[in-house]
Amino acid sequence: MQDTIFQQYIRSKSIFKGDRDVLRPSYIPDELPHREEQINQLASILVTALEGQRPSNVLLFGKTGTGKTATIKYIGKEIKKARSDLRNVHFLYMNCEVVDTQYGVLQNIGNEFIEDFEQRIPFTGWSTERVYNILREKIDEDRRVIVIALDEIDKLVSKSGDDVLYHLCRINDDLKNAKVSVIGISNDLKFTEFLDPRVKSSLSEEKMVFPPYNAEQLRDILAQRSALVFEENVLEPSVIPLCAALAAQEHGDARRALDLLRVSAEIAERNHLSIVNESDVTKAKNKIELDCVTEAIRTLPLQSKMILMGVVLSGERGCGKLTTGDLYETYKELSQCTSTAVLTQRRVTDLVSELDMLGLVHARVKSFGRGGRTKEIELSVPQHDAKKSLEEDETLGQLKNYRLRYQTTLM
DNA sequence: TGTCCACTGGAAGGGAGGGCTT
DNA sequence: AAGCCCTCCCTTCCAGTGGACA
Repeated sequence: MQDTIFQQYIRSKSIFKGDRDVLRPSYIPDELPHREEQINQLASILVTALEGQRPSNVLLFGKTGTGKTATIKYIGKEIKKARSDLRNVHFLYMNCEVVDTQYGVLQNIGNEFIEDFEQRIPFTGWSTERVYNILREKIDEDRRVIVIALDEIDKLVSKSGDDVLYHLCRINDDLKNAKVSVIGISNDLKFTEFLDPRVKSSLSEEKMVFPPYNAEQLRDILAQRSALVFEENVLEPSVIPLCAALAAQEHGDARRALDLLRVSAEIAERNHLSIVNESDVTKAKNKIELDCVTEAIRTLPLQSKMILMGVVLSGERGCGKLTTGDLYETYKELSQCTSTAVLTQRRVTDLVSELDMLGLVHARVKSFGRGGRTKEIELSVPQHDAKKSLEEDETLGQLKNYRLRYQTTLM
């Protein structure tokens, strides 16, 4: 073989024997350990669909990484398998974090049943009513049962209200041939409080809660996947228990456990090691945490970056916490310096709340008596890392070595 | 107990940008 | 071309608020 720059990375003995995507949360294995009960319960509800009847609507609750999405996709796979020799059942999965408008949801469902590309519903332009009518017509063309799984349904409701759920819940009244049932998936137990009572009762005909995995269960999950993907004896015996324990601390998040294991192995591989050990797991943990932060910052819109830069630069000066008023002054200074448009303070408070939700800053409302009531804002990620990511932006790069003129009042 | 500060955060609406229909 | 519709980002307006202080 010729000498290439890749030569040093091509190892004689690999840690991985199979497709490493097996360790990604999106991979659906043939068996889901410790979710048999939930699968059986869902299957018993949905079996009516295979008999041509409408199954009850179901709401699934559980924190991130508790296997809700995996379970529902697993069920979807099983329905597709059963479909070939049973009745006409359609299973649709949609993530409402991606499709988060009522128009988008109806358009996606509708297009699933329109084969002719010319006739497809455009992603904008039509009235919602028209999309709904076309969708209803199309799905009613055949005798069939349609199961629609809406993942992260709380995101849809908080962003666009419950109109689309209202439409979907009462669509069966308008159908002659087809029947529709909805499975809502949420990690927020309280989201039904914001629903119209009719939607709430219709949607929660059945409810299921997915408990977090404990460390022991996470170990089983990791062991199952690693058997598929790793060569024998490449993991030190303590690696899987450590990944499981770390993830169990974070509300039993299987997604986190899998990421930890995959990144640990990749780190070991990159260092030309043939065995993954505990220190690789520790490195993986730090890397994942840092990647989350840099990725979140990199994808922020410019104005949010500018505001975050204001927090970072104020922090650099030694003012750990600052008020909305102070941050706004700093932000205005930075905007003028980079010649970008200045938003109103009202808009800036909203963007600060968004940064807070992303976990990049910590903001809490505090009253200073006669000094007024305001938010106290501080950075909640490492200053150095945040600044480095922000300076990668073309506009904010101009602020390298910039020193603030504005003096904050809160120290 | 009432006042007052510096905001908070809800509501309404403008307008740009995407697209369809007539 | 004009008239719609939808979403997104933003502004304007304003009632409401927690707590120090007189």
